[in-house]
Amino acid sequence: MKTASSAEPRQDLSAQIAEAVRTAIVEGRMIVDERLPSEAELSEQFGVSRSTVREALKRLAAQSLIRTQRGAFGGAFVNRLSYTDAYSQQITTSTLLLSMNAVSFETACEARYTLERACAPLAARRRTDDSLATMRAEIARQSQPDLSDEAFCASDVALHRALVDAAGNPVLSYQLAGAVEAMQPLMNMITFTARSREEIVSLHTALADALGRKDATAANTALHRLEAYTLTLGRDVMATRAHKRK
Amino acid sequence: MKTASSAEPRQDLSAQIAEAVRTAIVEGRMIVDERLPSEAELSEQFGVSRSTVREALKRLAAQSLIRTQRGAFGGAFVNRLSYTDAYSQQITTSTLLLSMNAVSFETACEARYTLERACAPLAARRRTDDSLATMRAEIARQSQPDLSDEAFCASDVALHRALVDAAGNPVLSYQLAGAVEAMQPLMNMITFTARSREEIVSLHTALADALGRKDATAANTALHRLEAYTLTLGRDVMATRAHKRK
DNA sequence: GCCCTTATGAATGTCAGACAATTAAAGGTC
DNA sequence: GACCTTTAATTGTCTGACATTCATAAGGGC
Repeated sequence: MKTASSAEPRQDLSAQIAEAVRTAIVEGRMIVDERLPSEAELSEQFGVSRSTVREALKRLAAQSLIRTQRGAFGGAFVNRLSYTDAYSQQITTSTLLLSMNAVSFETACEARYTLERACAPLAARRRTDDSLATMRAEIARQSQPDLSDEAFCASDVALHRALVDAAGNPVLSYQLAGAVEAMQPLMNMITFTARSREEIVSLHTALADALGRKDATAANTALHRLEAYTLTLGRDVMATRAHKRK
Repeated sequence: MKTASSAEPRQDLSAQIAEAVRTAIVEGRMIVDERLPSEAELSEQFGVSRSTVREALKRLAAQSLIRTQRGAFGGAFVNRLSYTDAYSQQITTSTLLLSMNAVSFETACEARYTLERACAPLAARRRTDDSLATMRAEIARQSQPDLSDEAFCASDVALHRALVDAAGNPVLSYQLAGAVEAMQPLMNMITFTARSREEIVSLHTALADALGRKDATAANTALHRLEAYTLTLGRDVMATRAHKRK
């Protein structure tokens, strides 16, 4: 039973086989936790060697579409894509997209804050005392003068994640994971250069206060000001660099 | 030179090797278009067989991190992650996440429209005549009574993509690709059941008109009403199903 | 000297067969 | 019944071979 796609034998056999199985999974013809045929059976079905089948399965495993188990009654199983897996894939992809495509700081910054502001109304309405406490804890950490730059950045990311999560919509959290996390490298560039923690902390405080009062408008304003401030810092850094190069 | 990670030899060798190379790429130790050592060289460096190296490389290829070229002076090269590749990965992941995790219609719908509303202010400010024309063309198509359900859904997706793209921020477009496209299966469920094209077309028209006037508030309102309407339809479908099961 | 054709070699793609490692289940022992 | 042993199925890894592709170099005709 060859998969003779009439038109395009451009792809490797392993890519074609992976594609066939992927389609079966995405279209729901194979359900979660269903076992795939063994490598030997697949190689017979597709009329290829076991190595080729294995390469195809590794491709699928890399996308968390399947998991494998050794031993008797082991094999490859359709994997339930967890939020955790989806998050990390999202973050890797976003990070690479930004670092490899000469995306301007303005564009990335705008995308990030636009998405975060989208969460503000929901977060203001639904924020729990717990999520608010998380945010305030991060702000307290950021206020410590002896905090390393790395730790400050990590805390910054944690705070923004807490804001997103406060919206109480896991799908939204997943979609924004990339936007928030992938900005960290760019944020580092700024925080390490311009000393500006007080201003950032004060804007973070304004944001937390707004959520505390369940005031969506104020939260929106705080995020707008944070974006404007970040943008200013970014431009300063760029200007300094351009100057140095000269 | 074995990669003896002291603690966790739980992973396959091919997964470990893929991880090592992935880290090198993500951390920027390997730059775009740089050539990896040949499979033979890698197998010597890592002290494994060529098959194992190949499986590792296929994993990376599945994530679009590398591309391979046959022939003399061929090999594996660090791939520039294009927006197109990132889009399709995003869509696959989002679709699977939704279909495999029993996400409620309400949650998915809320996430989608929250994200789209985030684009509204930018789209209202920056929309070109071109992007507006695209939207109106899709609306015209949706008004044809003899349009198949499949084509109507596809047109719906195209219109929403046009809205997102009108914001003129490619990073934002990428982030929203999953939200818009992954909803199609769920939207199908509704459109195929409830006959409601007139209402949808009228809301789409209101949206396009608002963008035409560069009126962000009106666009926001239109999206809110579209969300509310979609939600009503979804609930009806659910209720009907529950009734049938009984 | 210039262009076309033909080797050449390096690399990936594919195959076949073997063995190691793992694991659940069946069977045996007490 | 509890514990140990065997067994069989399956993935993981290795080895060696051959097929295929393709840029470059070499050669030949003019």
